[in-house]
Amino acid sequence: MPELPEVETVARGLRLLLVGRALVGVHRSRKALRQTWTRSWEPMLVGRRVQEILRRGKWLLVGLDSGGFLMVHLGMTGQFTVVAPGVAAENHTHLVFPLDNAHELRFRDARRFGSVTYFSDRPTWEAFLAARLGPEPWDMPAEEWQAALKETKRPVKALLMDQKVVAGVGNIYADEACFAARIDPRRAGNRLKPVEADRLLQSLRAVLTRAIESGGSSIRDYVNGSGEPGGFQKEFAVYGRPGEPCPNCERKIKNVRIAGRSTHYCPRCQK
DNA sequence: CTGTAATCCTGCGAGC
DNA sequence: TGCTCGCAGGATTACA
Repeated sequence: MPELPEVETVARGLRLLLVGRALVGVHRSRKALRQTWTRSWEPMLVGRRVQEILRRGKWLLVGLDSGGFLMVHLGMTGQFTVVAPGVAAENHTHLVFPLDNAHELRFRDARRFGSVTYFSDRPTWEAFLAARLGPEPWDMPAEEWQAALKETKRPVKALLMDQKVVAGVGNIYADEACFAARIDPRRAGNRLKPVEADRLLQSLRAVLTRAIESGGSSIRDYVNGSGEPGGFQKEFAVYGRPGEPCPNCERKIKNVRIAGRSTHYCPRCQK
């Protein structure tokens, strides 16, 4: 569920709530996450102070004063929040880290597509992510983006969502970026002109920036580090609005399936 | 090699 | 009102 803007919003919130705090314990549920929690990690965490919060693509990193890191992925329904003392744990809470200020850091995930993993040092997680992620959208050189499009017949929607091509984009923002760039998401990458490729990358950055400014998008599960929803869902132009009028030309928004994902676009504005 | 489907899991809304 | 079905922000694997 959460894409780059949501994970970035969580990172920013946790920076205020978590940096400087110490983890004073670990509690976990019995249910397995995508990556199984290992008990031998626990002694490495307890007593450690949080030094920094980082984001890379849709991954979140909690840096500890030992040099170790917790790496978190929210999957589709993950929530990573700091909760005030005395608030009862909601269902599907899989990890609880009591803090030195009586608050709790909690990981909650109904569908359990998310994960929380411990890395003993920075180079290890950097290598893990480097093998899976392309550049951040703002670090993507225009030439590299053009080249990535040119070498494949895959639809641009699939390219946008491929984490190895560009990191952090998921189903919502791929659709919104295509709309903003007036590009049909079904078009093959190698059919895009360089100008169009540039426009798509610029539009992607603009959409992501606006979404971050709105605190991300909450459809049903997403909340920030304080447990509050985002507001960008009110600004969707096409995502989740099949049959509704295009905000630009009033034409009915279409819904098709691309690379297995529900895709929304305006048949008149997007060519 | 390239690209698309199936899979993991729970919850919810649409439709009957 | 109650039930079933299909679908949901993701990443990985297994197959065509």
